[in-house]
Amino acid sequence: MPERLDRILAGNRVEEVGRRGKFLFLRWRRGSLLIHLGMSGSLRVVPDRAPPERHDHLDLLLPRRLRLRFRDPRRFGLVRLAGPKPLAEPPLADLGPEPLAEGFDGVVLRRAFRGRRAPVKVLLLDGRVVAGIGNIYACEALHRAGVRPDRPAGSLAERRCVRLAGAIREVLARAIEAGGTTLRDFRTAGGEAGWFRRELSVYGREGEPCPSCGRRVRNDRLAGRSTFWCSRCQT
DNA sequence: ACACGCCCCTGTTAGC
DNA sequence: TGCTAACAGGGGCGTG
Repeated sequence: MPERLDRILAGNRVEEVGRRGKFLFLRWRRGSLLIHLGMSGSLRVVPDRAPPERHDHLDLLLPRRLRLRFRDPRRFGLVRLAGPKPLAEPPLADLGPEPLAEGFDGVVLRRAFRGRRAPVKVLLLDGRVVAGIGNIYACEALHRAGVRPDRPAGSLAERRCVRLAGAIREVLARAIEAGGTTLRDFRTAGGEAGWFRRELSVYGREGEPCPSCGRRVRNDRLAGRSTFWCSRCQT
């Protein structure tokens, strides 16, 4: 084990397990590990005897003959050493507000959007504006709020920002209750599929009728990402 | 500061 | 049936 890693981890207790946006972190007294699962990563606790399989990249040795195993087929994920205050340094320090934290509301969103001409969806996906919103929930929140994904962010009046902030919080909270959205790989911590996919209004439903108005759901490419939306409900 | 496009990589699936 | 191309949930970085 590299010396710095050894000095931080070996024999020492994990003081904190945390999350900021989509980054996870494990914190020891002298440093921490940032972990991001990217699009296809997973962390599982496995017995020592379980042999590593294809795409298993890292084991953290735990007490009781267990291991925390990081797997990431697509390698869009990340494990990186950081200091003892991971929240205080990039990339975590650069993240915008947590959408489910107290104080996240339309006023905060309006302030972040002010003067910006980029499409509102692009800003929702930008962690520096709001932390942790991915493509699925950006699409869903915009639909729920009745906002066109390509509308210049700065053109949204405050009341629409209020509605959008509320939609973001509702969609995320509901998705968490349902155990997340399993399209293919994603599993809950318990290894089960997440059931929010059944509740998606537009994401992955190109050509199907909008659940609000019946018009066919569109899928346009915006900033290189699939963008599902209803051209009647979302203005 | 901001907007935009491209890149990383592998696996699955749609289409021919 | 088998091959190829397109696409996928994310984020960082370079350019203008």
